Amino acid sequence: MASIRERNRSIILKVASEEFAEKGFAATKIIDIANKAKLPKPNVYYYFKSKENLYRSVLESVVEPLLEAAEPFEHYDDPETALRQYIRAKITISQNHPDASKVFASEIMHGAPHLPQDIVDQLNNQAQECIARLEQWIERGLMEPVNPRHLLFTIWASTQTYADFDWQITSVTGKDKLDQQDYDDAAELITRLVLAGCLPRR
Amino acid sequence: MASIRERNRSIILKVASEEFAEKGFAATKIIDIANKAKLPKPNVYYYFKSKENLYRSVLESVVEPLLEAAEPFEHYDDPETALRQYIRAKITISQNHPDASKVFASEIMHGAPHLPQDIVDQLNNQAQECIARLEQWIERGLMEPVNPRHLLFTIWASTQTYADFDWQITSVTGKDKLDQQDYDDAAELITRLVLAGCLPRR
DNA sequence: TGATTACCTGATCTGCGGGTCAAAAATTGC
DNA sequence: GCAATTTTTGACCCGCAGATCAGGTAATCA
Repeated sequence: MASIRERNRSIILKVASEEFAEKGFAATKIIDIANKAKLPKPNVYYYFKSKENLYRSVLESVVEPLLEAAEPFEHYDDPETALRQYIRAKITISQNHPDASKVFASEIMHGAPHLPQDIVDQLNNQAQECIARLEQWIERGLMEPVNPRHLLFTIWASTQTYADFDWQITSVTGKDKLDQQDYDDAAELITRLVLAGCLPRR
Repeated sequence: MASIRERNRSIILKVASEEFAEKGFAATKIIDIANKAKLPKPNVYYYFKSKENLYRSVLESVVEPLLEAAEPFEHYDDPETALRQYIRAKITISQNHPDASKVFASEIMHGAPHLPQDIVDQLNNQAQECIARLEQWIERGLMEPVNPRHLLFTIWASTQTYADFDWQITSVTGKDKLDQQDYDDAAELITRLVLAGCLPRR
């Protein structure tokens, strides 16, 4: 079996991301995380030196999938394919990592006070590359001349909303939980709007 | 001059919404609100019985503009005009009430634990009316058959993002603060995508 | 001008939650 | 099977922030 250390760390991380997602950093109590992980409180401090530290670890666990999602922009030299796949990837993150997504969103919303600078830089660089790519496609006439920054903001917002504001979503749809079909529908609508607004009229 | 009571309450409310927006409910300290309002801490408790109470008052102050924004759906029996104006109105809220918007977003993100039920009902009813209206337009062939719920989610998300995630926006654009042009550009892009994706092809 | 009410304020209480510690128990490596 | 290391644990400490209070001062009105 995996080492005790590894095992416990990952249990704590999982539980912590649920708690931080639900309550936010300040409102989350270490004792609740400990209880939910079926460990005594000092164990949490044994594996993660402080609340701050644990929180940062949770934050860091989101970054990888987030960076991966932008790969379509590098892999495809074609706006339709790239945008389709990008939107799909972002929706999938909301579906598969809702807690991480929420923690990240909450962090950004309050000015990213705990987000390490190198992560900030990585994300910013990636955004700039996406923007450059979009500008290039526009210049080559593969896309209509839309503002690439605002296009990105819209895609980010409309895909993340399915994780971050799930309460609102389920409240309006009347469902307890979204199913695969809902995520597919969401991806389809967002893709439709983006492509209709961005691709050159045939 | 307005009564002392009125004046102080409104100062506290303003400062409180700034603080709650910046830090979130749990991380906000009454003493900070008091200092920023240049009042001793007990005064805050004199006008608002508790932190909870003050926070709810802030929340309630957001609801009115939010409900107003949906008026275009009642006033215009034409999807293009209604959607144009709705998107414009939502962007204007992000521009003019960023703090209120953030507080509200944060509340929703964490499952609306402090939001009074009657407000929840009001907002839900309104959403259902918008959806009904969209469905009706689709039936009458004024709009393409898009999923009205997901359309709303996308509009909400992409307009609110300019208030809720302003840190990210300014970080990517490199600006300290968005100007009128930026909000206009945002409204234009979102409108473009929505209309291109929803209106029947001519 | 005196009484009543509204408002202000320094000092204080209290509980809660982050963080620690020392010692026990379990695991590991030789 | 024994020493070294890792992990577990209950008890404890401490500071902070929400909340209160009692006594003061200022406004209001007769």
